[in-house]
Amino acid sequence: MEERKKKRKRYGGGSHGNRSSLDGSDDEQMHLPNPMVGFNLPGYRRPSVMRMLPQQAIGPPFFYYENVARTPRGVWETISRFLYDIEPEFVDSMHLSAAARKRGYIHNLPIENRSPLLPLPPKTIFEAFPHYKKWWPSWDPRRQLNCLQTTVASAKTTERIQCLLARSSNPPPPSVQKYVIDECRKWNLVWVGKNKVAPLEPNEVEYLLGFPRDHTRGVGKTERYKSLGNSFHVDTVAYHLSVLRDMFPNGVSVLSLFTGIGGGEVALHRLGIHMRAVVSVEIGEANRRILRGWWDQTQTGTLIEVADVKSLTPDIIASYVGRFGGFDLVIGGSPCNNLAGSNRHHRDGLEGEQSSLFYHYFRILDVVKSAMARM
DNA sequence: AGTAATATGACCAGAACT
DNA sequence: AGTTCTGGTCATATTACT
Repeated sequence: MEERKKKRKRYGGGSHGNRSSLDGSDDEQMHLPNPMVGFNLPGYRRPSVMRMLPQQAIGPPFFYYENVARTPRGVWETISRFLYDIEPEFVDSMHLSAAARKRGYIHNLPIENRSPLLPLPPKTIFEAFPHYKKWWPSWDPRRQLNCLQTTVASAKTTERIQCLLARSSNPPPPSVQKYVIDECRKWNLVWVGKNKVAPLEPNEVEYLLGFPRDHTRGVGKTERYKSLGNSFHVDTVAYHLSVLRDMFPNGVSVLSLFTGIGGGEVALHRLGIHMRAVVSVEIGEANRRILRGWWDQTQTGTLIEVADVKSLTPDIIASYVGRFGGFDLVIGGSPCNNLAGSNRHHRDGLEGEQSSLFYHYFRILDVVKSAMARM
């Protein structure tokens, strides 16, 4: 893998954001588009440029890779280099949802004739949760939520806010307003009573992310927040995957890596795309249970659950390829733990303990590719 | 013992200044 | 062109609690 030749490629052109480094190595900062709408989004059609995929990037299989947009420098360049030099598509789901979610996607799907899930999801807090209007103070200007993360504010935090507001004037002085709103932005708090803010409930997070109600029910609350925070935004992913519907009228077979709670599977289901078979790899036991529960309620195809990507040897992959006649889609988002900004401890980059599992995504995809080339 | 709540900055990129 | 300021982030280690 290390021998893969380094290519210098700057997407988006321009010298914006350049920073010369002291050691003489080149700046490799990926340009993030503004607005962050990828190649296109419903209601945000950019002048759609034809994209030419490198020859070796073209399927079968189709593949779809996801990770956080804001990584330490050079990470997306490396990911792109491994994934056949495809330009990442950066999308902030705030353009399709009431909550922000800045993510990069690398895939070899067509980008023409996409269609969104209908009805389009609410794009403001009040459209999503009308009852919060009642206690929303006029000095809180938020109309959308920030990124839904894996943990929520402690009761102490909301209590501090409540006490502070209780002994302030109405409206509170600017310094108090600023403190409260900063905390609300930081923790995604909503107004649920007089002077009272609270984190979103797990079922509200499910709704904002496009999952069916109670999708994650049955595991601990903390666990639900964690699994949901690590998940796809279903409507965004479904928009990208929608082009598969007409291409596979008889359904698809899917290799799903780092499945989590099954955001990709839910997206395909909501698109009306039948899944003949899904081989799912997910390390979390609770997540596997959640996916199995949903599958048994909604699906008729075959689900095979595997715990660890490391256990997928070339032989095993080849046997699945043979058994299911190849995979139509390889989908997954590899761990962001060591890339995400909120990690205070081990933001070690792509070589970090969990995030380096990306290389298994590439490895497995490449094995599937070559096995299918021999079919 | 296992589970849940709580406390805990750093880094990066843009905006808004000088 | 450089500086300061501001906002925002698929989290982890420790402590408290069953």
